[in-house]
Amino acid sequence: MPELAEVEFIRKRWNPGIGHFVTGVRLHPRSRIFKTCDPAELVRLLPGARLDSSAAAAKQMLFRLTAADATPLWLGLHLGMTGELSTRPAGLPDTRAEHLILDQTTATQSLVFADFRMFGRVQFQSGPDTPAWWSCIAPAVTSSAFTLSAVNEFFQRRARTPLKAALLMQERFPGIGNWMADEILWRAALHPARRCGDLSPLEVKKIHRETIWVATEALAITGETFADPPASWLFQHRWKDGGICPRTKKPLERATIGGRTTCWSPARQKLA
DNA sequence: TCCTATGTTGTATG
DNA sequence: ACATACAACATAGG
Repeated sequence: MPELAEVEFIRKRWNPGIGHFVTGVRLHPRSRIFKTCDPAELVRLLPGARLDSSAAAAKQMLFRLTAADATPLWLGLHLGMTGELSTRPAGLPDTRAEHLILDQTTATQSLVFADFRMFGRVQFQSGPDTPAWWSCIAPAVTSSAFTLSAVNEFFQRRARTPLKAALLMQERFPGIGNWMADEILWRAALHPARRCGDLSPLEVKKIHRETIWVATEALAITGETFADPPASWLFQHRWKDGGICPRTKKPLERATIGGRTTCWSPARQKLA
């Protein structure tokens, strides 16, 4: 289920491990999860390392560790569609969907990364330099680098792309996923199939403003407590058959747009 | 049996 | 080279 705010919350599930040392690593090296790293490196370098801190950016998480010989270690996790982090008492056997387990004897606990669909990813790098897979993430939509002109430029270049598909592009809307994209378009009162190049300057401004608003609120609610947003959000209505728009009180519609199931309020979001 | 799923990416086409 | 569209990935649940 992870988009921006869920990732921020799930990242903190490993907080109990911060300051503690890794005593053992268990993983399933043949899993697709490890396609973009070398599982042998994890096994070689993580034991003896101390977990120092973590951070989230877009839909990715970074765990910073220091190896026994003081080498900085960078562990990156992407939750894909069904990834989860948890902690549990150390020494318990792993199950099939658990791909990476860091045992921490000091804290008598294990840090677990599970993902049954295996769309998630593990990245790993050692040394002082920030890994490219972390530094290349686009600046957050809640940062000052997410400017109106950047969105304008992006929409010009993607002139024929439906708005819904554009909002899912991580290079410009990092951390936005399917439900946040629908929420943004609903608040901006723009039909998800509108083409990026056809928007008026005011309409682009609405997208820009609502993107920042939805991300900020979602981080404050879901990112802090894992609670769902309130009933005044489209979020609460978009999956239900026969869902009603909380603003117009008229029926919501669902269709595949930009390759993803999309929900919108026809009374509020018009094509023309 | 068939369809869906809060994600990304490789590949084909224009 | 660049933009666009979509199948493919793997598994569970309705």
